[in-house]
Amino acid sequence: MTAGGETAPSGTPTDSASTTVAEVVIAVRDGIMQGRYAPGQRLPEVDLVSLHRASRGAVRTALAQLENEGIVEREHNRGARVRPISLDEAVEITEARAVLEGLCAAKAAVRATSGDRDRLRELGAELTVAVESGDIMTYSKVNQLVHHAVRDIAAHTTAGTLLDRLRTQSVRYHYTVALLPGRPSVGLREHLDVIETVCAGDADLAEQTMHAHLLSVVSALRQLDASLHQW
Amino acid sequence: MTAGGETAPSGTPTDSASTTVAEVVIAVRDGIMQGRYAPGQRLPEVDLVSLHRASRGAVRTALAQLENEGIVEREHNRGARVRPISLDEAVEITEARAVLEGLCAAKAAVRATSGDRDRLRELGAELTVAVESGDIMTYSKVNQLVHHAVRDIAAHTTAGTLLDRLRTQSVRYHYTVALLPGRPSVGLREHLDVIETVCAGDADLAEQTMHAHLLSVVSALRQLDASLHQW
DNA sequence: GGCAACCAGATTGTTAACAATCCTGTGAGC
DNA sequence: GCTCACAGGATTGTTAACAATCTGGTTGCC
Repeated sequence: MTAGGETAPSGTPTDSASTTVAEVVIAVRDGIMQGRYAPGQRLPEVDLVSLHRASRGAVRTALAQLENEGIVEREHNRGARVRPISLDEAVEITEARAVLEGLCAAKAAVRATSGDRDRLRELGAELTVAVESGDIMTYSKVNQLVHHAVRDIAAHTTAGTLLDRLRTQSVRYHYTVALLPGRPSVGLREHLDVIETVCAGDADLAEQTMHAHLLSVVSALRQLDASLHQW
Repeated sequence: MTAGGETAPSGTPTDSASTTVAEVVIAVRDGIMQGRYAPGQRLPEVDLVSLHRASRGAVRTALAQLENEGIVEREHNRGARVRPISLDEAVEITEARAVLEGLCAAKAAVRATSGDRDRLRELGAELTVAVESGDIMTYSKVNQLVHHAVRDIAAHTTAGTLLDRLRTQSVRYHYTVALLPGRPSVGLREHLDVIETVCAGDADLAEQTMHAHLLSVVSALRQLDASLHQW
């Protein structure tokens, strides 16, 4: 307790009580994914300790875990910082996602129940509405929901774990890609194709469709790269 | 030092000086991969401390990292143990490897230099000799070298990292699969196909060949499963 | 005026002690 | 004879202090 009413530093820290390792991990990971921490930004242990009211040991363990997840990098005696993800690396990540989510789509096509199919078609409808009304925020959100739904239906733990890891590294670029002119309508069609083929129960076709969709994202990333170099 | 000449416990511990976290990680990981630690076996911190002459903190950090790698599991206040990998999980892992190594094969087909091609063909020759002479140990070793060579040529860091992770989890089954009757000759032909298509520079075909090869391993695993259930 | 050595502050890495929790063996009671 | 409760030992989790390293600014010298 002592001096309880310290001015809480910015950034939605934890409430008040003591926090554990997992909570620090989640807080920092979300902070990085939401862009509250910039790439390359230092993450001094002391700051995290006071932010989350956790012990230094807990913070230290959390940083080690985040380093293992690939979103934080540490140098000996020089502390931790948010690992910058280059566009080349984002391309690699998306390529890996392409084949892994392709696998999930194939499994999902075989395993999907009628309830799963309803859910997918519902998401497809939501996505259509979002694109037609130009709501990029919702588009981006439902986009993720579609991918996650396919993953869940596939029930492939191994691929799911790997995809979680990849997603946390590349979210930063998701928003940016969705802002490319014409991207939402392209993405919409591709998602609808994925949903259709998965619902049709055609494993091979579902895999191809999902694969093609994510390779299309790779193209968009490269296009983004070109745009940035022009500036 | 005190009583220096304690009878060194079994299992190739470290030499004598103090060791760091990374060394403990490597030692325990190798121990698990080589089967010196059985699945489900407990890994008390004290034992690891005395085995590797490391501090408890270092051992603790190492265990956290191994847990993150998925080869060790920990329960609160109940310590760490070697995570058992079920056959179903091994199948999942191999399926994930199939698509990721397919990706690498495609990249390798495009990127391979003439030196790379020579190296691959050389490995193909070694593998042929091993199979013809019935040397399963060498077969298994060169087998891994082929896969690793393709990965290196692909130079796909993301896929490489994920594959490292998957390999450490599933090595246990590699030997066993190689022991199935007729498996080496089937594997040999598939590997030669992979090498040929990669050297031919045909990305799509290389991907398909690698994919088919690992799905054949999945079949072998399922066959193994059936054999075990018969007993 | 510019450059190199140096010192102080801050930050990280490591070790050791303390506290909490769990497992095993023993004994009393039914 | 069997089950349940209980204590002792062992193992893990957590916290705090100590030591080593790095960063930035200052001073002295050329």
